[in-house]
Amino acid sequence: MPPHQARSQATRDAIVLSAQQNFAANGYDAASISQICRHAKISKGAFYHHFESKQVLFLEVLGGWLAQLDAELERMVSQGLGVPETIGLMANLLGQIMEQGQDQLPLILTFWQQARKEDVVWEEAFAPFDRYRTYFADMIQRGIDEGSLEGINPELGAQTLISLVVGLLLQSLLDTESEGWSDIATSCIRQVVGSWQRNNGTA
Amino acid sequence: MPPHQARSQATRDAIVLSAQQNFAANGYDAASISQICRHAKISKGAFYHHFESKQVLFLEVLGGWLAQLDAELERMVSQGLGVPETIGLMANLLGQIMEQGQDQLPLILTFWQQARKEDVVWEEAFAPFDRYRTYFADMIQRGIDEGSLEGINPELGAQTLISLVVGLLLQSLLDTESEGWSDIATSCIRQVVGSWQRNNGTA
DNA sequence: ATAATAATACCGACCGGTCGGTATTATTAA
DNA sequence: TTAATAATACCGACCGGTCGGTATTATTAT
Repeated sequence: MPPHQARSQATRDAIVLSAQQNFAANGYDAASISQICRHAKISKGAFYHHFESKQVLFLEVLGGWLAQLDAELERMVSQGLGVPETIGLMANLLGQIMEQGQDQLPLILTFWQQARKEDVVWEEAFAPFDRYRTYFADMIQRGIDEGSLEGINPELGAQTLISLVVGLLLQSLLDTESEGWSDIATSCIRQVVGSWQRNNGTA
Repeated sequence: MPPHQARSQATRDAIVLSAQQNFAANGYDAASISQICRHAKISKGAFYHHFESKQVLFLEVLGGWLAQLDAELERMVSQGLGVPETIGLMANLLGQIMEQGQDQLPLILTFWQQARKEDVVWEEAFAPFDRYRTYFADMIQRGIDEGSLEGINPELGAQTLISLVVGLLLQSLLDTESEGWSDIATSCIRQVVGSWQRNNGTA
């Protein structure tokens, strides 16, 4: 990579980083390009040299976040554990996201709100749900095949899991003070998945 | 504010109605007072005669929505049915809200986003969660006492239920096209509650 | 009943300020 | 030198909110 591109890349990264924080903190509308530039210590001209519009910047920030999430999920499924254990790992990941995510998390709220207004955003916002739905449905089906799960319709289970995660996420990012959400989330998920397991342990 | 004038009340109502739609469609920031006034066919002066600020208007719109929800929930619990059946009724209510709520529903997204910025909104936004948590926990405890539920910690179950509802709501309002969310929601909730029931029917 | 008065409801031009975006100029790297 | 990159100055549009003034309605005095 030629060095003159390295400098440009650094500026770009600074913009994206600043934008992440600003979008997360203020939402799409209230986030201002001027503020983002000021915080990134670059000028407005530099910004519009790298990004053609506010919306394009938003999409880039968003895409980065989703890609990172996908990568982490894939890393877990590739460990070759049993299905309930894999879901347990993912519940832990959710907990981590909740704990460290006061900066990143609110972004998804902005994301969802913006998805209702802009078609381009909507497609990026909706695709993950569809993908994760079949993703978890397949996983549950695999659990049934391998004998660790029973008595649950895969599609229904996947939908339940996703809804649960979304609901927990939203509450945690709304409850800016309490920090117990990590444990709450894992408990809820474990309980639901537990009711699908063969040895359905009733206390 | 003396309600001596019926005309005044009509204007007020028109403002609130217009505001509901505008806030739901555009979010808090992008919703504009001028637009709300135009759609309500009144002047900006008239608006500021009735409401002292944009935020106060928002809180009023919001309060109305929450009050309505509370009323409907209370109506169901007062029918004296068993706990699983009552929760089933509430699942149906959720379905109704999803179906008719393309206008009203997005308001709660705006609500939640705004709650992260304004303390006054936050208090109104967070209170319902706390209230419903104890509300459903008590209900589940009642179910255990009356023998229709077992093997579930009331607090955990309440948290699960609420998270599920929130997650389902959010997905349905994101998925502006599909209309199957009503059935999906009731299925998910029934399945989860079913796993708490005594005759835990495994297919 | 009705004229005079007071109170309320409403209007729309206008304010300072901020926005996203652009055109122009300056700086840097090759 | 020259092309890429960054900084500055600026544009028009729109924002929430204010304000002086005007209809409209209610109250009072006669």
